[in-house]
Amino acid sequence: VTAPVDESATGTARPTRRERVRAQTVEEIKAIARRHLAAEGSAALSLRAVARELGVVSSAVYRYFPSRDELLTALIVDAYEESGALVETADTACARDDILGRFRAAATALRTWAVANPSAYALLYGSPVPGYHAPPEQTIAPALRTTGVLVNVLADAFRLGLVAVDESIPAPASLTTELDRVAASLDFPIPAPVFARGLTAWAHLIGAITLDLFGHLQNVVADRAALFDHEVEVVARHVIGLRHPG
Amino acid sequence: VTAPVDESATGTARPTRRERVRAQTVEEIKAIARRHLAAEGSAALSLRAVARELGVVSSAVYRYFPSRDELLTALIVDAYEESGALVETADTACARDDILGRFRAAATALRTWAVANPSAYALLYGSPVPGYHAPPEQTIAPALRTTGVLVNVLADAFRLGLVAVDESIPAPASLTTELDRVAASLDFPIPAPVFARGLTAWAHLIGAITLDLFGHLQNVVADRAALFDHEVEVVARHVIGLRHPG
DNA sequence: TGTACATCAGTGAACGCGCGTTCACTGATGTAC
DNA sequence: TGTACATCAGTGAACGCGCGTTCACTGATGTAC
Repeated sequence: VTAPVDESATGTARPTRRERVRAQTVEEIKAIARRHLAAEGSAALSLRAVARELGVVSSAVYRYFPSRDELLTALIVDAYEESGALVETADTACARDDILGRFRAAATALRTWAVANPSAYALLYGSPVPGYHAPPEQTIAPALRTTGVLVNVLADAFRLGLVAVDESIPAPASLTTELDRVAASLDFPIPAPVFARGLTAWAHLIGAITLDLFGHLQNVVADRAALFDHEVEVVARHVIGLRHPG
Repeated sequence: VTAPVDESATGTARPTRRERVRAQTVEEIKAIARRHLAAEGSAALSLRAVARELGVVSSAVYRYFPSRDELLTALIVDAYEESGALVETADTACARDDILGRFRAAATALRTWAVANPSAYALLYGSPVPGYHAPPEQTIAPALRTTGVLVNVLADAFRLGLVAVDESIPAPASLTTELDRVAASLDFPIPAPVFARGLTAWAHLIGAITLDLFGHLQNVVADRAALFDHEVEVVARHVIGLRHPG
């Protein structure tokens, strides 16, 4: 029994030369596609244009992606994973009980990634691509990385008694029931009113980044990063009601 | 001197038969385009498809719109005007000193319009259309109708002493300077910190509607209207710090 | 009221372009004995 | 180490489609005298 045979048989061992070259080509295709996305937008992403830049006939790309939509899906998954990983890393770098710092870090990481990759951000949080439907079984899990961090920060804050949510703003019973059901499925359950504040904070983050990247702050504010930081502070203190520990 | 001659000469008088028919055709083209937009998205909007549905050869449409982009611009302007008018009407229907009610009404009007016209909302607040640049001289004024209402509500609230903005959250001097400059240009100037809260509230509205319409709340909340109302209340009370009068 | 002319809506053909996807194929790279 | 075979990447031609825009034109609708 020789080593190479074992490797190809198990599949989990280091890849063969062919497999490595193939993986490399897949990455190159995605890189080109990402660049086209940035230049033209998702609706204009075309397999033929990618093939042209790859220096290959258009039908060759079908060896790697069975259709244009599957390429799009791969790009979406990558974008969720990349931004999610950055948000996770930013959170992990903070002391666990520094809730305010963690919220700031996560929010800033998301915005920084979005500003650096506006077209990828648009792909995830902008208008749906016409005629394209993301397959949930591939995109949901990666999408949950970012929101997962936010939920964890919120749950830790609640656990530490650092969340001040006044119950004076009533929600209809139907909403509370729904939110309770979702919140109960989390690793560490949180009350519906707290969860609602988290959703509000999330909506604010996406709204602030969207207004900026999509040009609605033109002629209003030049230093958008400063505005964002300030807004994050306002949301952390007043929407979630975060307090410093001790 | 006969009446008809005067009318066509002044230009402001009631339109001729030809002008009326022409205006009607323009409206029909826009209506068809709006429907296509809803079905396919902005990138897929095509003059040929519109012409086909209008029952006319494709070149005929050029009598009414000199290019595809100008048609898009017309749709954008219409959407801003329509949503802006609804928001204005909602505001106007409230007692002037019912600041909370006015904010609620404006926010709800925007969301209601967006839910009823998701593709138009995407056109205004979603990803920029690839390769298209809106001519500012046509789109800026209509876009300011909605934000103008929000600013007015904020200014009135400030004037009535109903805004509670703690200054404990510092903003960098550069940001304050910028916001002061913009706020000073308003009909009724407001302090930079208050203006910043207004921007935060606006970001939240857009974020909340965006997350909902673009599918990010799927499997989270079914009753999105209830969530939105609740969030608006939280933002009004805690971000802007609105208080009931008296 | 009637004729001559100007205006304008709409036609039809064409230009040149790009797209996604299929299919039978060549030739290089790897594998088994 | 050498040969026979299988696998796979990439080719090239084709199918059928849609797009924006231009241009010379026909024919109907309006206007001036």
